[in-house]
Amino acid sequence: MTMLVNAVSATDITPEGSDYETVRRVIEMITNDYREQPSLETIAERLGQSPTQLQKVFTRWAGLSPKAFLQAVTLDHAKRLLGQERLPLLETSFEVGLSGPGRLHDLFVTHEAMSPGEWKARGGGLTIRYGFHPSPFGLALVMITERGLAGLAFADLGGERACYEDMAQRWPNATYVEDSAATAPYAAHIFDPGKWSCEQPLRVVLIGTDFQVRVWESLLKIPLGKAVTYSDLARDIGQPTASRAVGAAVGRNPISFVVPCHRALGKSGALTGYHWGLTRKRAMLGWEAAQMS
DNA sequence: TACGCAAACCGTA
DNA sequence: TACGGTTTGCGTA
Repeated sequence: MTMLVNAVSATDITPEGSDYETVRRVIEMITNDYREQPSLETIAERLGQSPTQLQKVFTRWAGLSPKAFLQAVTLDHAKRLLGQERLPLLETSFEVGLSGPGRLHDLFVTHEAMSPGEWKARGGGLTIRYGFHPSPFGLALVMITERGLAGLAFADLGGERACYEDMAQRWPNATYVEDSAATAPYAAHIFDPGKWSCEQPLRVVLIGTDFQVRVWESLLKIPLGKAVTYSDLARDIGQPTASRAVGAAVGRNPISFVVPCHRALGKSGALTGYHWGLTRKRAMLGWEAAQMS
């Protein structure tokens, strides 16, 4: 009700919020059948849409043509995101982010972690309000506590129930209250790059194991348009040989997108996995590529 | 170069 | 104990 429809930007979402569904299928097609390099025409045909219509939807979503998008998610580009040198630490990225003159917007976040005791309670004594909202990556499930955003997940068409359960079981002892009026402002803020600013940072609360929280904090240091490997993260938290455990922790990240787990790649530059579907990881990377230009 | 495969690595449930 | 959103090394096209 309180959603304002003023500034129209490239990231605005259709009323039905269904752009992503189309986009998702396009991405799947061009990545699955990349060998044959399907043309816009053939893709459109398979989707039962006109090429111009498809082009329009895709570009509205990403600010990028399907062709340019495909380029943005190739292995070659992924390697560029990783950067030449594996050594430069993530430590300074916040600093750079705040003062760098040429830097494009990124979502600013202040975070706090739950104490180990609170974690052991498995959410006991915690009230979590939640709601579903359309987003550039499909229907988003937003979960908040008094201390800030605690969870963000994505549902495929009709998968809302599964999505909710996936999240709710992480903190089984919490009390859950449906309250999309309360969560709506969060969704609006997160998915509108125009609202990202360091004056109005997003409050986030990390609920997890000590190890997991350290990994997630590392993820938060990756700037927009950059990527790191799992072993980079392992080194950053001071356990250089734990890259595999890091991978598991990254996979358990409850605040998808905001804690940019999609910016973690395999050492080869390959997209190794994503809890909410590899296609969505590709979508996020491509979408971010467009934000940069 | 590009894979396939096995072995070492480590925090969770 | 088993199981991953990993890596690395080594052998084969």
